[in-house]
Parts: sequence; C-alpha cells; structure tokens
Amino acid sequence: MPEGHTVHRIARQLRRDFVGHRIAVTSPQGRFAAGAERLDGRELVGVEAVGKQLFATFDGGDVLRVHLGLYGAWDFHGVVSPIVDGQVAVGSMGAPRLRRAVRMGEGEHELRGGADAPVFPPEPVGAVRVRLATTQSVADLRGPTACEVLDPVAAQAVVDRLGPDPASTDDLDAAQEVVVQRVTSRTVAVGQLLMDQSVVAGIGNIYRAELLFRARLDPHTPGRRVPPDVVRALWRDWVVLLDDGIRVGAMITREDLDAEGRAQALADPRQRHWVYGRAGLPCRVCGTPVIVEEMATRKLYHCPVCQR
DNA sequence: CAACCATGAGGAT
DNA sequence: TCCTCCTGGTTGT
Repeated sequence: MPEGHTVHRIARQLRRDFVGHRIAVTSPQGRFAAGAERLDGRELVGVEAVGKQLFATFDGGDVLRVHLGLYGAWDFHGVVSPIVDGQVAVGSMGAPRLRRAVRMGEGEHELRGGADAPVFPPEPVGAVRVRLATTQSVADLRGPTACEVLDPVAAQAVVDRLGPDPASTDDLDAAQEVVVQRVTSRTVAVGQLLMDQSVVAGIGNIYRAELLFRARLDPHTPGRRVPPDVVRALWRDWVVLLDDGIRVGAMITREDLDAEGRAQALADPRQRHWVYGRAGLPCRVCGTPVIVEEMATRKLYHCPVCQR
C-alpha cells in the first residue's frame, strides 16, 4: 500500500541508521533464510529508492531488492533517528494498518525496544521476512511482494524498466519529456498510465486519483489525447506531491488546506484527499457525488463534473 | 471464527 | 480478464 513517498522515507531511515554499519541479517520467518545468510555480517554501503522499489547495497556489491507490494511494511526499533528536520520520526513505515508506531520526538535519539517491549533487540512480531540489525537499531520487513538478492547488473536492469521518479532524478526537465512521450504515445487511459511504473514511477492508487483531480482531468482520457502541457503539469504536480509526501510522511493532497487544516488532515485520513476513498460523498468543489469504478482491477475515484 | 478488504504487480489465459 | 502471492485489520455471522 505504500506509494513512492514511503519507500523514499524508508531509504532515508536505512541510510541514517544502518549504512556504514555491519549488519546482522536474519530471516525470523525463514522464507529468506538463504538470502539472509548470504548478506549476514556485511557492511551496508548504500540504499536507494526508485519508484516503489528499494535497493540496499552491501559491501561486495550484492543488492537487496525489496518491493512492499500491497501489504509490506518496515518496523524500526531501537535507535530511530529523525530523517526530516523539524519532524517526528515514525518507527514503522508501510502498510498503515501494520504500524506499531514508535513515535519519537524531534531530535530524539533513544534506545528502546518498541512500545510494549522495553528490551533490545525486541522479539520479532508476526511474519518477519528479514531483520536487519546493528548493535543499536533493528529494521523488520514483513509482507513484501519482492525480496531478493541481486547482483548490480540485475539491479540496474530493474531500475531501467522503471519510468522517471522525481526523487531519484537529477534532471527533472529531461524526465518530464520522457513522461510526455510515454503518455502521449499511448491510447490507454491516462488513469491507467499514471499507475504504470514504466511510464512514471512511484504513483499508486491514491496519488493517481488525486493527481487527476488536481488537474481536473477525466481519468478515461486516452494518453494520446492529453495535451503535452497537461502531461507536463501532471509531472510537475507529482514532483510537488512526492516531495511533500516524503517530508510529511503522509499523502495530504489538498492544496486548499491551511496549516491548521493540514494538521487536522494528518490526524484524520478522511480529510486528506479530494476524491480518493470518497465514493458517494459530495465533491469538495462542486458537491456532485464522487464516483468509484474499477479500472484495471483497481478502484478509481473521480468527480464526473470537475474532471472532464 | 470466516469473509472481506487494502496505498501492488507479475504471469497465465 | 483472471489468478496468485504476501500480511493483518475490520466487519459480519
């Protein structure tokens, strides 16, 4: 369920507390026993996120590739350092219902073993596919759709299949034109193209719905019928939303909220979005009931009046 | 308890 | 278009 912003935050957390350390790698659940044994005791030398994929490189070049899919999450225990200035760090990232959040105050570096287990390291809870551990910090991965060890060439091949990700690209303008080309050359609905990770990486079902609403664009519009300037606006908006999501740690997509409204939306997910998850509720702009339909097996929310 | 659901994606048909 | 995998929270009987 995590979209791109979550994976970038996870990459930051791993860089902050794990890169530069020798890592004890285990698979409490057992389903990653061989991979864990291969990586165990090596130094983590770098972590990158591209789209929804995470690449953790160990000394010697092996890359741990993780994709959280719908259910995956990382839980962090022990020292969980702040990853964004002026903000709390959250001890768990991924599928929201999995959050056994350990919230830590600004600037706080604290040794603790989780909310209900004041020992370190804590016993693994549930089906932990991989545990990465330093002497001070633990990262538990559960429920990933992909978790494998790749050599650098294979890892790069995965990256090469992905479209641009604003948070892993240094040339946003060049990336923008790649997206323009990949959208406007297709007859597939733009609502599907935004979810296609080879077109643009990191967008999921929530950001898809919200980007289209913010652009007031009908999700059914064929890619080739979307004017290039509208694709550019979508891309620039994705740049903004992703950056905000990485900093805030939540998908607050309503640009009409003031600081207080954003604070309330952070506490109440029902206030975060224009249309996502609001089937039958009045559009926040025109009052028309929000429509939900299936598009390529995923729920698509949109306003039939504002988006055309 | 079971059934259903979720911010995902690959592969078979 | 369907099936499968992965985990766990919520809802219903």
